[in-house]
Amino acid sequence: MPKPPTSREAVVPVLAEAFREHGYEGASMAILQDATGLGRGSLYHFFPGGKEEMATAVLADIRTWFDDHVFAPLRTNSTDRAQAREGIGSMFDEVRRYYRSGRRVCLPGVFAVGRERDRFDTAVAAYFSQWIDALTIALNVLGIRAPRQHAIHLIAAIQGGITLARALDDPAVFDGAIAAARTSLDL
Amino acid sequence: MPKPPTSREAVVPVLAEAFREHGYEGASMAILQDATGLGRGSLYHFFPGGKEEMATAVLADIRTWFDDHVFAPLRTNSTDRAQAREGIGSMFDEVRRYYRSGRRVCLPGVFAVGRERDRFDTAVAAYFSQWIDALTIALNVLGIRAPRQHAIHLIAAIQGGITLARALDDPAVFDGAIAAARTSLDL
DNA sequence: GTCTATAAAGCGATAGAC
DNA sequence: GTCTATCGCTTTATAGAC
Repeated sequence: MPKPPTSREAVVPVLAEAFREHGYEGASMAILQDATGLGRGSLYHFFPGGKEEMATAVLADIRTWFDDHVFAPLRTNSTDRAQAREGIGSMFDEVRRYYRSGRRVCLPGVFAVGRERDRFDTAVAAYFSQWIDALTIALNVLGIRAPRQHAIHLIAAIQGGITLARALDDPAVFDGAIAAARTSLDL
Repeated sequence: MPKPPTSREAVVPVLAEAFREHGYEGASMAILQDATGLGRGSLYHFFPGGKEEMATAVLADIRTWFDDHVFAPLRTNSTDRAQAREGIGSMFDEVRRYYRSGRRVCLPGVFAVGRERDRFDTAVAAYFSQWIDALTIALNVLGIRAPRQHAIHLIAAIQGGITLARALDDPAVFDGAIAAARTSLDL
């Protein structure tokens, strides 16, 4: 029983993990209460809009993290090939750690294939759009043909890698997908 | 108000579509009742085990369909390259139609990234295992190196293509993923 | 700011009439 | 085989004490 977090921003990552583990509908208030160590009253104090406001805050938090750790390093100077290579290599590293080799799901990805997409469509689309745009920049610097199409392909391989790794209960499937993507870019 | 289906086997595809649209938890008995046009009593008559038995029947039905239309054509004679090429080409065609360019989700895929995986793990794993095994056979006939790894990559690209097409609300993303996979195999 | 108690609605599942 | 009525439980959200 480590810590009852006392600020809204400290609660958000805990909520994020609960949503990843149980899904949006599956994460009941009782579960979120247990996960955060906060009572119902406290949760509604921080998030008057209830679960929907919590999920919105979680999606924003996720996007901020990816912006800092994944997207920003990809938006390289248009002449610096070494920087582009490093940005993409760093992306593979960060993504493998973040998704824990497929043991952890991508919340925007899960929302995209569920009913949650209707409610959180802009946040879900923005997450993947920013990722695609940033990766397209780096691939373009490397001189890859059809860089946007290639970026979509790489991100799809990552998302599908999560699905298959979980379906087969084999993290090596995710790691293999990352390794193959690296190899295809000579990284 | 077309038809209230009267046999268990006629109900299963309707249930499948309801589960795809609403998810396992989201598909309430009321929704399944409306979708099938059957009353609660009838549904429980056909599926005494309730929702869990319905989902099990749906997963079995999906697997049968893929076995007939996708997996079987991939399990080709070890010397017939033309047959292997046709099996893979047919897979891309059938998959694009079945998933409706990403407008329709893959239920085993959705279950794999959600809590449903715990309950339906064997059915989910079997679906993807059979797909991988069958595609590996065809790729091996074509002389592709590391055919199993390649099969996993292709299936992951399809699953990720669904996720991205839905996230961006753009079926062209899915079609592009299929086209790229075709091109990479000279099909 | 945090808690408990509770309201109001929806859930899956069952019973029993027909 | 199909229906309606209903049970018992869980859900989200709110109210009000502290």
